Amino acid sequence: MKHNKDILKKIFLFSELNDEEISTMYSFCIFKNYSKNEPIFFDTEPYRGFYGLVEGLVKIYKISNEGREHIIHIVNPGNTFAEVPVFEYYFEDKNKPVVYPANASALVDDTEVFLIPQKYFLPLAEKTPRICFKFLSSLSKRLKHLNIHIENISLADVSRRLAIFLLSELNKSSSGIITLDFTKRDLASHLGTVTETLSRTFAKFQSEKIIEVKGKTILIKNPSKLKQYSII
Amino acid sequence: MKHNKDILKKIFLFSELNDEEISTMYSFCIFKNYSKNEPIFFDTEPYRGFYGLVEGLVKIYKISNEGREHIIHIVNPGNTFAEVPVFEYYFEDKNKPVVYPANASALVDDTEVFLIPQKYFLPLAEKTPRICFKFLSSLSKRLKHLNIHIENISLADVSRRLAIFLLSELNKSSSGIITLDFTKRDLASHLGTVTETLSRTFAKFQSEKIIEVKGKTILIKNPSKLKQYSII
DNA sequence: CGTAACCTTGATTAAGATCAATTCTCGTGG
DNA sequence: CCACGAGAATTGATCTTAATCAAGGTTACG
Repeated sequence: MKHNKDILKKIFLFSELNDEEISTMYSFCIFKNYSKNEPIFFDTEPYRGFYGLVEGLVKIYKISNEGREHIIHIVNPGNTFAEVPVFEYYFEDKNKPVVYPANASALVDDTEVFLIPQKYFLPLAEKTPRICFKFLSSLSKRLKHLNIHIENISLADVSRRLAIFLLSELNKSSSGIITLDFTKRDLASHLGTVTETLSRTFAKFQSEKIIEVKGKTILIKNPSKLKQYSII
Repeated sequence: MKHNKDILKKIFLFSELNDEEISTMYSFCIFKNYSKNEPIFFDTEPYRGFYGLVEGLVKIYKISNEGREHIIHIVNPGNTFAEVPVFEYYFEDKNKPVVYPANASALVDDTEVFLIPQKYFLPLAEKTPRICFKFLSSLSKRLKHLNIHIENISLADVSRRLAIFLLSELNKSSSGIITLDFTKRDLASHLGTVTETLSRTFAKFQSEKIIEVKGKTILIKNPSKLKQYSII
């Protein structure tokens, strides 16, 4: 929690700003730490501005009326979240009351975020074209992500979804080992299923010698077979 | 197909442009007509630029390896589609080969679209801030849409999804009558189900005196009961 | 008026959710 | 350092939803 404006340079959205702009942005930031499962905002709250994640992990999720939770998105450090409403009604009524589009909570302890209040950000964005292009790029990536997410949950069964997830994690890790930094319940919720089903799918993959699960670490023994699952 | 640049004024993305900018944009446009089910692009094709819909309806969809189709989005006249890649890699490799993020086909006959080639659009966008803000607004709305779509298909059963769809259509129509302008098969695909299940759900709603289906027109007899379904 | 696409209805099946019971893991306090 | 308890994970049995398979019926259009 002891840091300076340089911390903002690691935020994708701000990576093209010059020192002066970074300083201004830093002066807007309201930093806050959260512990595991602590809510950051709910989808019923009035919109204050968007957030950036410095440290830890954040889940963006929705809850059905029966209480089922679905994690739409897991935010990694360096990324921003809840930016959708920033420009949503830019050409309509700028003062239209808006709520957050989903819920957000810290997935792990020591999650540090900052809030950039809408009222400070918009005027800056208007005179800083680069940040608009960054915003465009960021929203585009998010859209692509959501498209893939929709494709997965609507067209793939649980085995395929898990295979796709494991392969994408494997891609990041370079070694053949994946370490989950959240619970399997959270993973299940992200994959659009429940713990029991996820557990069974892990068991199936293990019995087929594709993976080896030991607590939160997963060893990928047979990536090509996993790839089969992700396609067929 | 006989028209002039004024046709672009009905496109949300261009509605803030001045006459000169509209003219420039119009000079970029490549217009084309499609008949029902004719493909506009596939998710394997190299990206050429984004599209706008003048007349008709367009479906944006994905297909699973088993051949199941899921309609992610139904585009209405005045809207643009396939804009995601425009700014996606703006700060990375601008020449990175990119494909369309999904498939697109005309949902109805006499669908008229225009293509704005990437190479012409980007330079214009760079010197026209307003269009960037429009783009931001447009992408934001799309994101919100997708969020709701994910929420629906992941947390709601078919009855609820149909109820939500009918209520949103009812909202637009002002009278108590909804007219589907595409097949029920397409609606099923959009709701993440199949014709048979949709048919049964329609039958269920009819037997409960909530709606009255007659071909492609649906009379909403009991909106409050429909609202119940959309929540519970 | 005939054919093809569309839609409906019925029977069956399969995937995965739910319910229930244990076991495992790990942090906390004695 | 160990014991305890709570949350997490696993496993089994059952149930529910909706997909699939199959067969007619209806509509639209050349």
